Amino acid sequence: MLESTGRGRRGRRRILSEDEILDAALTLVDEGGPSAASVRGIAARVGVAPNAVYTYFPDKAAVFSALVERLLGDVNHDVFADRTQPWRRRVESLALELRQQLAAHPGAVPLLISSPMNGPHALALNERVLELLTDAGLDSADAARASYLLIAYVFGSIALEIAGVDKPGSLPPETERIAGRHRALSTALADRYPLSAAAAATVAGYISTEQYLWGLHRLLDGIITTSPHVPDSR
Amino acid sequence: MLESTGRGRRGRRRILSEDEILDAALTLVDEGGPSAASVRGIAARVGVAPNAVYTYFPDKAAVFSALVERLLGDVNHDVFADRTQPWRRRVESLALELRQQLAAHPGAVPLLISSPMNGPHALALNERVLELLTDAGLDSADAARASYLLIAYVFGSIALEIAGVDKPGSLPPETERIAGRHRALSTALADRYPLSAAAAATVAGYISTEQYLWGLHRLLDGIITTSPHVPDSR
DNA sequence: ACCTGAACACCGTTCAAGT
DNA sequence: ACCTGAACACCGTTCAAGT
Repeated sequence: MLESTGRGRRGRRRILSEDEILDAALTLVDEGGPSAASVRGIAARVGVAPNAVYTYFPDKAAVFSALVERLLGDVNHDVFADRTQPWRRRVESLALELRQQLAAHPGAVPLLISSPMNGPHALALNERVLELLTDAGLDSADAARASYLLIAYVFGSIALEIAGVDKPGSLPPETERIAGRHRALSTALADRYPLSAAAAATVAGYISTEQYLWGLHRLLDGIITTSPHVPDSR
Repeated sequence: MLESTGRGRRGRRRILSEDEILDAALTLVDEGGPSAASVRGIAARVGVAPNAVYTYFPDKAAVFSALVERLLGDVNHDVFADRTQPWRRRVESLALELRQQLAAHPGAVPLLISSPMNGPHALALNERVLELLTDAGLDSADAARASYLLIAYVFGSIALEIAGVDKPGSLPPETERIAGRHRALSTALADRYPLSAAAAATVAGYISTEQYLWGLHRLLDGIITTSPHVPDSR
C-alpha cells in the first residue's frame, strides 16, 4: 500500500484508490449484506476488471476488514472524548454513536461482529474506553474487565437487533421493527410462550433505544458496585 | 418435512434423515466455519448428489437455521430449570452452559449470532429466562428488559471471543488464547496503546471464564439496583 | 506498476429424467 | 417420493500478457 508512493513511478498510473473500492463495497453491503458484495460486483461498480481489485487489496477478506476499520473510524467521538463531561454521559454517548453508526449500515454488522478488532481504530476505541473508566475511578484490573463487559453488551445488543431483520437491505424504522416483533410473537405463540409474548408487549411500550440505554445503565450500576467509592456522576 | 410420514408411501424410500444432513453440516462447520459447509460438501459427506439435499431442506439457509436450533436445544438446562436453586446460580449455570456449547462449536458462532432467534428452542430459552427473572422478584417490564440485557451480554462476549481467533477450526485452549491476546498487544503496540496493553496483561492473570462471570455478576448487580427488594441470593 | 482476458476450481439452485 | 446427471449463472483467485 505504501511502498509505491515514495518511489519514482513507472508504468501505468493508478486509476482508482482504496477508498473508491471501499465505497463500492459499502454500497453493496448496505444493499444486500456481505454476500451481495462480491469482488466481481465491486469491480463492476468501479468500472474495472474483477482481478484489478487485487492490486489494491490482497484478497476479499482484506477489503472487508478495511471496511470495518473505516466504519469504526467514522464513529463520532466528540462527547466521548471530552473529559470535562461526566463519565456516564461519555459512555452513553459512545454507546449511542456506535449503535447509530451500525444501524446506518445493518448489512455490515455481520462483518463487524466477526472481525478481530485489531485494527488501529478498534484499538484506539478500546484504549479510550479504558482511559475513561480509569478516569471514573476504577483500578486498572476492574477497568479492563468493565471495558470488556461494556463492549460485549454493545456488540451483543446490536447483533440481536440486526438478527431479527428478515434480510439485509436497510433497517426498518424503530416503530416498525417493534411492531414486527410484537406481531411475530403474539400471533399464534402467546399460549405457548406467554411470558415472551407479554415481554414483547411491554417492550413495545418503550422505544428500543430506551431499552438499550436501560441495559447500559444497569450495567454501569453493576460496575460501580465493585468500586464503592467511584462517584456516580448521574 | 412432516406430510410424507403419515401417507401411504409410494416411490423410493428416503435414504437418509434431516439429522444426518445436520450432522454432516456441523462437522464441516466445526472444521472450517460456515463457508466450509457447502451444500455440495454436505451432500458428498452423506453420499448423495448435491441436489438431493433439497429433498430435506428448501435451501442452504434452512440447513443452517435448523443447525442453530439443534445447538440451542443441546444446551443443558438442568440447573437452570431447577426452581429450588438460588436464582443467581441458575443464571450463572445457563450462561456457562451456553458458553460451553458455543465454545465447543466456534465455527457455528457466526451462524448463531446472526440467526433470528425465532425457532422453538430459542423461544423456549427466552421464555425460561423471563420465568426465572420473574421468580427472582422482578416485575414483568423489568424482567423483559433484563432478559434482553442478559442475552445481549452472553452473545456479545461469545462473539468477541470467537472474533479474536484467526480462522474457524477449533478454539485453542483458554491459556493459549490468553497468551495470544497478550502477545498480540504487547509486542509492538504497548507504547501506542498503553492501557490496552496493561489491560491485556491484567486479564491474562485471570482465566477468561472468570472474566466472563465477573461481567455477568456485575450485570446482575445492576439489574437488582432497580428493584431494591429483590433478594440477592448470592 | 497497473490493468486486462482467459482460465481454474469452485459455488447454490433448477430441471428433466429415471425408479 | 426420492434421487440422479446435466446445466445455469454465478463465485474468488491466478496467470500470462499487454502498456
